[in-house]
Parts: sequence; C-alpha cells; structure tokens
Amino acid sequence: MLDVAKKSGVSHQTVSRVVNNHPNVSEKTRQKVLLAIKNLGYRPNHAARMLATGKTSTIGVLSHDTTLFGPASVLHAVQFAGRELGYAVSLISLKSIYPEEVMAGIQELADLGAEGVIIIAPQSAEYKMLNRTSRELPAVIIEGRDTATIPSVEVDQFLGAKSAVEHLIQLGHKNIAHISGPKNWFSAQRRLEGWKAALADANLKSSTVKEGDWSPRSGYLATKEILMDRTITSIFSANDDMALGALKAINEAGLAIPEKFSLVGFDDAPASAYLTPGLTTIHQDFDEVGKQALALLLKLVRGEKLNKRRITVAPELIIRASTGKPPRR
Amino acid sequence: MLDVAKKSGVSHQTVSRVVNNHPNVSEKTRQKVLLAIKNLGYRPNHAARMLATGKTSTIGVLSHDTTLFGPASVLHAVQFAGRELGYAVSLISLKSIYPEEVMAGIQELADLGAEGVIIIAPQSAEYKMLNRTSRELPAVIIEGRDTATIPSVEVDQFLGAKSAVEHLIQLGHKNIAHISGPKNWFSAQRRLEGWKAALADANLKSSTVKEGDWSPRSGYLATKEILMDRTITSIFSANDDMALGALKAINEAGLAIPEKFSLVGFDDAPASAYLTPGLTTIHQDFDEVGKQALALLLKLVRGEKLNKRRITVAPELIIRASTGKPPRR
DNA sequence: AACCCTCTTGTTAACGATAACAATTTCTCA
DNA sequence: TGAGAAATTGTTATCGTTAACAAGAGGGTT
Repeated sequence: MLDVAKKSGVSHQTVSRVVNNHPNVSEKTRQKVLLAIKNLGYRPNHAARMLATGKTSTIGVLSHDTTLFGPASVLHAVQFAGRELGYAVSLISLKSIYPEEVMAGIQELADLGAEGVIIIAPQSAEYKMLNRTSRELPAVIIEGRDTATIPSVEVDQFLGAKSAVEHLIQLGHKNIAHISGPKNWFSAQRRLEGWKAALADANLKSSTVKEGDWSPRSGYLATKEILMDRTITSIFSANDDMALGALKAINEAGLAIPEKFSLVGFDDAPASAYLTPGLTTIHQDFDEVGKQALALLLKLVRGEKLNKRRITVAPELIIRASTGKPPRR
Repeated sequence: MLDVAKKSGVSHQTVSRVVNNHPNVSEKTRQKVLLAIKNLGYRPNHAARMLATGKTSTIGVLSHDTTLFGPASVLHAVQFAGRELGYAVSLISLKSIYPEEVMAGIQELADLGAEGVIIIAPQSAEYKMLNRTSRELPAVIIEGRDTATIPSVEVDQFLGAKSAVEHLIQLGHKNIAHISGPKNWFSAQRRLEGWKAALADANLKSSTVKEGDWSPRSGYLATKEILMDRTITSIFSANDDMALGALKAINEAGLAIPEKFSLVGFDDAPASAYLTPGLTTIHQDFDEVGKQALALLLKLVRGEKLNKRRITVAPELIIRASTGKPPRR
C-alpha cells in the first residue's frame, strides 16, 4: 500500500480511501491511484484489514457429514449466498457426533474470527451446549430446532412427513410402517412425529418403526424386518437413501410396487425421480433454506432485530410411481 | 493479551511465548500465565497473528458443485485432513463453469490469505489459466490433470474405465456403449479414453457414445437413445448417477438385467450397492485422494521438493449383479 | 571475587491496513 | 474580494500479535 502511495504521489490513507470507495476523493487522484494499483498489482491484505476494522467478513459453517445430500445442498447454498454478499465461508465438517466435538468446532470457528456460524443439522444432545455458545457468537441452526438463544431455519419436517403419510392414507393404506433417521437427529424426530400425527388423525395405529442411519444399507435392513409382517402395505422412509434400500428389499421380497406395496421417501434427491419406479417423496428446497439462513445470520451479525426466530420453508409432496392403492386382501 | 500480561505480572511477550510453546520459559511463570489465560478466557486473535507472522494457516478449496458425490467426498476428506494439521478450510463452490469464474475464485482465496489452494475437478478449458495462478499460490488439482506447474492427485480414471469395460468384454460383450460425462470435464475425457482403449485392445469398435451431464436424468435420456440400437448389449456409464438413470430406461424397455443387458457405473456411491440389481461399478477412494492432496499441498506450501508431480490412487472394480453374459442371439 | 556463559525476561519495532482528527485546497456567495 | 463552508488530502495513533534484540539473573569456573 505504501508503494502504491509513493508511486501515485499521495498518502497511504488516500490509497485506502480509493480502495474502499470512500466518497470524498477527487476523480483525478482516484484515477492516479487506481492506475498505480493496477501497475503494481496491489491487493489489500486481508489480515491487516481484519485487524484494523475488527471485521473478518467470514462466516463459519459447521456440519455433520457434508457427504449427505441435505447438508451438501445446504452448504452449497449458504456458501453461494455468502459469497455474493462478500463473505468468505470457512467449513468444518464433523465425522463424529459428540457434543464436545461440536463445541470444539464452534470454538475453532470463533477463533478463526468467524462473525457468525451456521450449524447444519445438529443433534438433540447438543442443544444445551449450543445455547451457551450463542452468547459469544451469532449462530443460526439449520434443520434443527430453534433454541432459547439461537434461531433456526428449516423445511417443515413435521408437515412434510404428515403430508407424505396422509397421501398413503388417502390411497387406502391402513398399516404404514416408518423407517426413521437416527433418533438423536432432530429432523428424524420431527419426521417421526409427523408420521405419528397423520396416523393418529386417521385413527390408525403407529406401530412399526425401525431406526436407520440415513444410509441405503440401513433402509434395506430395516425393510427386511418390516416385511416379515405381511399386514403392512406401505413404508414411509425418513429419507430417500433409505427408501432406495427399502426398494431393493421390497423387490427381493417379490412385491410389485405400487401394486402390492407403496413407498414414500423424503428429500427428493436428484436420483429419486429415476428410480424404478420413480419415488414418491417430499421435496425440500435446500437452496431457499440456505439463503434464508444466511440472511438471518447476517441480521444477527449486524445486531438487527429479528421479527421471526424460526423460519420454515414449505415442503412439497412429489407424487411419482412408488405409491398406489393397497392390494385387496 | 495485555490483560493476561498484567494479571500474571509478566510482559506480553512472555505471554506470547507461553501461548506458542517457546522453549525458554520457566515452569513457574508458564503456570502463572496459563492460569491467567484460563481465568480471563483469553484467546489469541487470529488476524493479528496472521499479520505478524504472515501465515494464515488457511487453505482454500475451490470446487464445482459440491453437491455431487465425488467433490463432496473429497471436500470432506480434505477438510478433515486439513483440520487435523491445524489448517482452516475456506470453501468456494462454483455454480457455473466459466474459466473466468474459476480464476476469480482462486483470486478470492488468495486475497483471503489462503496459503494454498486445492482445485477439485476443474475442466479442461481452464488449464491455461491455472498455470498462471500457480506462480502466486501453491495449488494442487484433484481429479484433473497435472499441468506444467501444478501437480495433481487423482484416482486413475483411465485404468478404472478400462477395467470396467474389460470386465464386460470378458463376459462376452461385443457392443458396449458409453455414456460419458460432459466432455469438458477432464475425468470424463479420461474415462472415455479408457473405454476406447479397452475396446481397441479387444479389437472391438467404439461406436456409440452419448454425452451426459452426470445427472440421473441425462443417463436416462442417453440410454433411451442407445437402446434404439438393439445390437448393443451393455453400457458403461461414466458415473453411478447416470447409471441409475440408465437402469430406469433399461427397465422400461423391458430388458432384464443382467440376463438381457449389462450395466457398469463409476464412483461406487453408497446407493449403488442397493439398486436393483446392485450396480457393478468402479470404487474410488476419495478419502485417500483428499488426504494425499492435502499432504502434497502442504509440501508445496513449505517449499519442499516434490518427488512425484502426479499421484494416482488405484481404482477398484466392484462386481455386483448388474453385469452378466450377453444374451445369445 | 571476578568473569563469562546460559537461561529467562523485557523493550521496542514491525506487520498492513483503518480511524480520527488536522490541515490544506477549492468552491460559493455576499 | 474575502469569509466561511465544503471538499479533499495528510498525519498520527491503533488494532493484537510476533520478531529481534537488549537486559538482567543465576550459576559455575578459575
């Protein structure tokens, strides 16, 4: 910067003003400085700027396995939205799920200077700890639950699950099993509740639940067990990956879909439309979730008042070929 | 830091020494300082440290769509390996594929102070530009091609593709079509070449190629076209997602797999084992790729000599139920 | 006891930017 | 034409840390 100042014959402060688009700089000197900047290939030092202003223009994203479709999609959206607004994104993607690790991750992001943190899909065990964090650092939870101090953005999991199950009920299914996500995931809990609620509303029993781990493998295994009860005519799976595994188990059992058995997923992953048969599922607009979360976080960072502590994005039932009327007995 | 110094009755420099584990500090003062740090909840300011040392301990990851299985997996591995070694990871995930955007992304990461950049799956058009970059900033390319100035880490795409096709040839297939990735992706090119090479080695013609965009949808559409030629008995798809789409098209055409038609994918995504039938595919060890890439980049950052400019990780053919002998005519 | 060496601590000056205020120039209008 | 206001520029201090060097304290040797 001093080089630029010397070359263009002004003070370093004037260079700073040009770089930051301050209003009161004459056009003539601005051009002079701009030219020198270009010739010298000057680029402002981020660290120095951070130190002087106290702003880092960085936000942290803390997520469980970003290999999963949901987190990956949200991450992508958050990152993109952030970049458009001039924020860099620092990522910490956790392998394990211990609350201590989550807290350590947040601390790390804080030390890095993140102005705020977006926490993707945290698990219920962590909530107590999270509340402590938010005092130090603005935070937004995605696909989790808002807490006393941290607002959240999520697709309405409960509603999505409920409408998925209602769709099956309308088709005439009476005995609908559920493959849930890991119970310590908040979104898994909400989907489970949605399933229960839909059944209760229709005076049906919610008897069969198997817990999976979101993986196709777990869906496959769960379905094997579920199919031992031949009175069950359909499954609502808490995500598409597990539904995919379920599909295989159903095929292996020789049950035609949708004639003999119906299946609904959750996520609307790109692959789901191209399964055989196309999977009826709940579409989640992760892009919207990411955008909203970032907007919310920035408000928090700027100290603005929040009118909503919890933003929900509407899920959408996508009916494809994996659901039909239950077989006559 | 000054507070800590005051509280523990030493100079700020001594505090700095304690924080950085410098050798010549007496045990007594170390404990005093440590205590003060704990009581005051002191945490070093990253920005100031960066400014003073010139090191940011940050590496950048630039990737195309991190929603895809490959990039997402690599990102996860890189991020994890980096964090273990004390490096923060800044992510830029691109929506579009223009070289200008890639260069802008790298420039952004450089301005942020990244000590090095890992570029995931760049496309061929960008290579000229990339070479320019590496002069300013250490870089490693993943799933691309090493260049004059940038080393690379990749699963051996060519070998993987070749062994996939050889597997089909061994089963007796004579007419093997290929669904390629976008031609401007380097990995798509290499897989295409592998397919060609295997066929050439067996004196078979490499006639039918359809270009997809990695999505299930494109695999589905490509397969519809391919199936119009009834002499084709198998497809090698450049990734699992497109194979999944292909599967649907094959099913719709009423061709039983593997009795009437064989299909091979590439990636070994978690879902692929649970398709019906299980997909024969090429496994890529993305974890290993990420680790190796990070190790390579750190060598570069430290100015160490590289013994290899190009690291390849061995692919592995996973035979499942989607491949079998071609039907007798 | 004087000297030198080593170990520990302190002092001062960077790092590269912005903030706050001071100084200068230019403009406006009576 | 001159005074005051506005616009433009410059000067100095500051952000929180590490680097480089200086100074002091303690111990052993002769």
